[in-house]
Amino acid sequence: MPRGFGRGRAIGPPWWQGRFRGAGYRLTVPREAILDVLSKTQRHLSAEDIYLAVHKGYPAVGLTTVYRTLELLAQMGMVFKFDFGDGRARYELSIGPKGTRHHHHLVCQQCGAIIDVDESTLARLQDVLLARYDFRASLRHVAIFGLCSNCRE
Amino acid sequence: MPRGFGRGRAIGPPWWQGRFRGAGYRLTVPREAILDVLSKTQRHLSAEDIYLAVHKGYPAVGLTTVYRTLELLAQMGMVFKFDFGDGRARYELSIGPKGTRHHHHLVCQQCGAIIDVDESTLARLQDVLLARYDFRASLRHVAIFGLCSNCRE
DNA sequence: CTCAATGCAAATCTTTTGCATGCTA
DNA sequence: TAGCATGCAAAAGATTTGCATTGAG
Repeated sequence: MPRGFGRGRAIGPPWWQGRFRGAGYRLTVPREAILDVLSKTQRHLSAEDIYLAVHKGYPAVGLTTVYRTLELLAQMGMVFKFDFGDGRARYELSIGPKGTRHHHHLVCQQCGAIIDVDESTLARLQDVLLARYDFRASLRHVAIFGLCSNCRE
Repeated sequence: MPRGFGRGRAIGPPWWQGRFRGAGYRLTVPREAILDVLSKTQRHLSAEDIYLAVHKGYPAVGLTTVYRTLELLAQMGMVFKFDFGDGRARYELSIGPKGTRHHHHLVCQQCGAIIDVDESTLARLQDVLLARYDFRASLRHVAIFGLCSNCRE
């Protein structure tokens, strides 16, 4: 099981333990393994990606549990679930010891590259949508499709 | 089969016949029925929605043909395929006798309402993404999630 | 000790594909 | 008539569910 996170904390419970105990959920081996995988990547993993990664260390963990855990984590607000239009959902840790991450993505329709977009880039859009359409955009699940610079050559 | 479109043209071939003949595709009963359904709604229909609507007038048309026709129409640029994150694709006619339509949508995560967004609202965003990320956003398949005014009360 | 959590298998749901037949051009 | 288009059935792929068992608190 993962212990510590970042440079200055070699020993101690992972940062997510409190979130589980506080909410009344049980901290189990599969759940810790899944959180461990998510916390160690910058990529946008599918349920099967996570299953395969977890499976290496814990072959007993099944795909069903991965799906159920991801649903729980999404409900707890600890992961974001994205749909990049390729028929499978992608998951990304939304919070960590260092705070919240970026939440917008540019998806290249040619090569499938995914570019993370800074929060501030879409901040103005949010205001426009609220003023013009009375719609409060969450802007946490924005995926914009197009062509990246490589594929435009 | 549908004949005419709009006020001033009671008789004459539907506006899409030329697009089919010109491209070398055959104009069949199922294809006309599907286009007829799409041209008569303002809603965002799923493949099954279209299948059910077509099925009323032409019970022999199968769901497979609906999917294949929609794929062809999307490839021809006559329909846009949207993913609103509910596990099924939605389709909308992209062109008509009156020209192109809007292509952006606000999806309410509470009630599922879909609000059409004017093209110009996102035009500026396109420039920003190109300048800052060297990414050419198509902005034809943008779905932004959030809460509509009703569900915020 | 209790009941939430798990694993397995089977079910679901949407979309795709194989193949023989039908129908447009 | 030729070959694209179709319908049916089955396949495929992602996700969910039923149920008996396990293990965290």
